[in-house]
Amino acid sequence: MENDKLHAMRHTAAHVLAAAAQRLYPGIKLGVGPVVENGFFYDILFAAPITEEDLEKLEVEMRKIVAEGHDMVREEISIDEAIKKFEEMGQDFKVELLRDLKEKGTTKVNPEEAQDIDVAHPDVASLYQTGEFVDLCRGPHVGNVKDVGAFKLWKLAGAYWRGKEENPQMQRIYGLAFETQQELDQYLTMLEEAKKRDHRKLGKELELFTIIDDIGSGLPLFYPKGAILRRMVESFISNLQEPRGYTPIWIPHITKGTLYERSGHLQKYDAMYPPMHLEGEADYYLKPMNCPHFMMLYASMPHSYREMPMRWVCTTTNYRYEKSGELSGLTRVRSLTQDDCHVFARPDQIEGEINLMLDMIELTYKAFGFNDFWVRISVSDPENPDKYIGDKQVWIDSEVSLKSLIETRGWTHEVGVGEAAFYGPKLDFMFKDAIGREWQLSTIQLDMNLPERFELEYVDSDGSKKRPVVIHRAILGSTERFLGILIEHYAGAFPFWIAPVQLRLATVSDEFVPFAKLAQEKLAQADIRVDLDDSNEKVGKKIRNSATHKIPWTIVIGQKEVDGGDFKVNVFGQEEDLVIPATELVDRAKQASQFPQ
RNA sequence: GCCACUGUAGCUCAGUUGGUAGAGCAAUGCUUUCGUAAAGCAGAGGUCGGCGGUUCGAAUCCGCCCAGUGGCUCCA
Repeated sequence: MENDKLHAMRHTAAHVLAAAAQRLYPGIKLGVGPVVENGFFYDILFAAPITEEDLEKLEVEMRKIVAEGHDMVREEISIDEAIKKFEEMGQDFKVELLRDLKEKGTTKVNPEEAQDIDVAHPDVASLYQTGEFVDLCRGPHVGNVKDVGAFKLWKLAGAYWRGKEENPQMQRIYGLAFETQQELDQYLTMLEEAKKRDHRKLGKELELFTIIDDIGSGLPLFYPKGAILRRMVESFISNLQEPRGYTPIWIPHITKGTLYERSGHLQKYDAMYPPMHLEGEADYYLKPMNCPHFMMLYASMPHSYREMPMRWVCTTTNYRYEKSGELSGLTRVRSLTQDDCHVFARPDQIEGEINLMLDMIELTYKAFGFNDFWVRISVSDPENPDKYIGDKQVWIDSEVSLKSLIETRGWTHEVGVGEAAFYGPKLDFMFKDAIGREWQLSTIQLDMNLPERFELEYVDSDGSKKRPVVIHRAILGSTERFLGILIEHYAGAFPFWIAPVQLRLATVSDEFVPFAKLAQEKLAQADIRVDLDDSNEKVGKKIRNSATHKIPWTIVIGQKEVDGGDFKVNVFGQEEDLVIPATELVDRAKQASQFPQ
């Protein structure tokens, strides 16, 4: 199997890295060194932190070890012997792993650690020897280090031991590894290409958004073109949901702390900005989420079973104090606008409501051409039933229907057992950005907690008071993050219907400006987003500029057009011109502007 | 927040071992009025991220801070 071979090569490369590190920096403490996508890493605690320059030295040493051509020798010893051996070597982290395996069994070991120890045989430890270097490792490896393949050390990062912030931070050395140098080079080229699509770069180049120091990290501001993009995606959502019985509401952005005492967020939620304190007044908080506001609005009036389901929506901005190192362009911000929706429903309506939401999500992804995503289905842990609140039958029914609804649509999905929140199961829709990081956009979550805390009720047909179920939902997730992903998806070359500038008119010379202005006016009156390049430049330059800005349609205006000839539309990314009779231009542009349905 | 790196004009980048800044593009003005991916000329534009220190002298060396990048952690 090809994949197994590559896996073994990468695993061996990690092993060689550790061997090289130990030669150059004796006394280091090794953590884990697993295979990951495109390569491997090794977590190492150095006496003094190494820097990127040291990576080169390490790589040289690695190549030396490869050239020495050691066999990868496997040895199996008892776990107690292994503990003793690694204690003698001063490899405290390895000892900890072995002890954990011995004492606590298999469940405490995460997948990365499991690459070092064989959880299927917890009484035996396997070791691999490369020359003078011995490492704890489950294997498999290639037979001889010479067959390690093409590798390159490329990133140095910090990583907490066993992923826990309170543990010491080690240095994680990432390496790329492929079977051949050619594949490695291809991958590096691909990375370079991907960087050109980065929304942070395109956001600046295409004048979409910016982040200003004096305003603050994670607080993006949008230029006119970016603001149009925001409006386009947000109005796409309102056009989708309002005809389907979703009703807009509106909520303020600040609130007294009593709201979050009641919701429980004040005690638990740690990304809340500190409150505004005014002498003689209650403290006010910026809202980091909308659910409590929705709940209070619902609770402020009596409701009947006849109203159910009530589908309330509000596109509104939240403020979260995300740690500085977690911020990133538009994909992780401190001011995030959610296309938030809360559906108040009877338990028997849950499946129908979720299905309706999935319909809208499907239409949205089709419209924007998103087909590369996966769905995470987070369900409860059957071994810990007491962790969860709410009606057991509602849990069981909704988890079954979530799974079958996603399977029916044929979407790639993973079921995360035990990943549900304590208040309900959920669906998250995951996307990758240009450099391969995963981000969540759409989400659907059942909530059996807030209705309880806010004592939500409706009057049932028999006159008794019942508690509704709440379904949270966002399709875009956040406008900012959605735009980040959207910009990268199209590499800034937006389709006609969302493009900030849809059509550019470029005059051949000054004498055609009056005619071009008339055409511009007509198009603008038909709601086409059109601009005019009447600058003192040659046509070639104007076409080039238009292409640089990735404007979908560019039309040169000269004598032929004034004389009533057809318009030749230079379409971005297309070799051939689109020829449109003068009388049809406005209609054709209007057609192209239609929201896809 | 933590680890490593980066920060020179609006953008992309030069700037040798410390001797107080330079190019291209963009923008502005003038010339040119031109038919599908870069016309010519001119002037302008910088507290070299900020503050402090070392030095006769700092973009360059040191410290602290700010911001960004890649990870880690976090994202009830």
